[in-house]
Amino acid sequence: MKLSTRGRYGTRALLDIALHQSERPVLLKEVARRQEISPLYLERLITPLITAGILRSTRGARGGVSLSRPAGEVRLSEILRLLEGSIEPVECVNNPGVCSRSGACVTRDVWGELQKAMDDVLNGITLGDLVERQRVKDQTRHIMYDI
Amino acid sequence: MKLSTRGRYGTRALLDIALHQSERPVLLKEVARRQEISPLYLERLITPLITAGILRSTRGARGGVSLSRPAGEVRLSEILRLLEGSIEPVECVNNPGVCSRSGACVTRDVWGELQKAMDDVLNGITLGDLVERQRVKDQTRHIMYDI
DNA sequence: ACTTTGTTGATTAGATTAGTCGGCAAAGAG
DNA sequence: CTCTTTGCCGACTAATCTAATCAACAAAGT
Repeated sequence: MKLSTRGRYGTRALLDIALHQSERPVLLKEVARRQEISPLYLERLITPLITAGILRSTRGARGGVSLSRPAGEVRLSEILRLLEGSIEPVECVNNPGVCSRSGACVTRDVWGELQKAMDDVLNGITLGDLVERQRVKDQTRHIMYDI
Repeated sequence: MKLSTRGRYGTRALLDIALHQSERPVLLKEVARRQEISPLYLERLITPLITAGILRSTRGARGGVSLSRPAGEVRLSEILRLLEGSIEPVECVNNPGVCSRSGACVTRDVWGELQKAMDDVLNGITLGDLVERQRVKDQTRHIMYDI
């Protein structure tokens, strides 16, 4: 029941890109450095996000990547689905055909409730929320250091 | 973000044992047959549950396993913790030391919320609840066939 | 004693994860 | 127009985890 590095790194990378948006695209190399992720591995992770249209990329000098939608319109559930494949705890919940017991199985019902609880959390948080939280957090920590 | 067969088979096996409780212990071989789990693999899965004291085992002829506590006192969260190791989506939530960013990281906060939502579901359901649900479900399905 | 049933440690095939590497493709800079 | 920058893509790999299997042993009834 663990998230892989794909989900963790990818989410952090997207947040980093959202935080550093400006007129110019953000360099993947810089994201990788700031987030301490291997640059080569980061390219890997970013690819499905570009294909899905969450990010837009520009090649060549002064290139990089940028969000193609407002951060407030990108849900965490969507990000994780792209990075991890799916967030279901078991396959039979969304695909009853994989197990002949599905109809009579109460453990399946429970995994369904578990998935719903997870979906509710992840649908309710957008990349924009993360950006805002990060700004608040950085400010609070800054004040703490001042005192 | 998937449960492994350990969590899935193990939960089903425990439910099966709870449903078939009587004066005599339940045979693992029978559990394995009913749940279509390899008998050899099932022994594997059952071991930590015995060590943790959820199940009691009796060896020899007429032996088997039985619940050592009332089913209503066994929470799903406990079962999964024993079978899967833990249900945390990332390690840093419960163990901030593994990452130097923990203090400043808002994605970590989100994974914490995700974990809480999962814990709430799994703490709120006991093996006794599963037994009851299964009985209701079987009855409903039986009536449906009658009509 | 004999049989049944659970216990344990070793072993294994296959899948998944977390990367790395090399070369290609586009696009701005000079 | 060609050079450099930056992303794109397919192949490859080491390490780890999963899902079993097997053989030998350990109790406990019959």
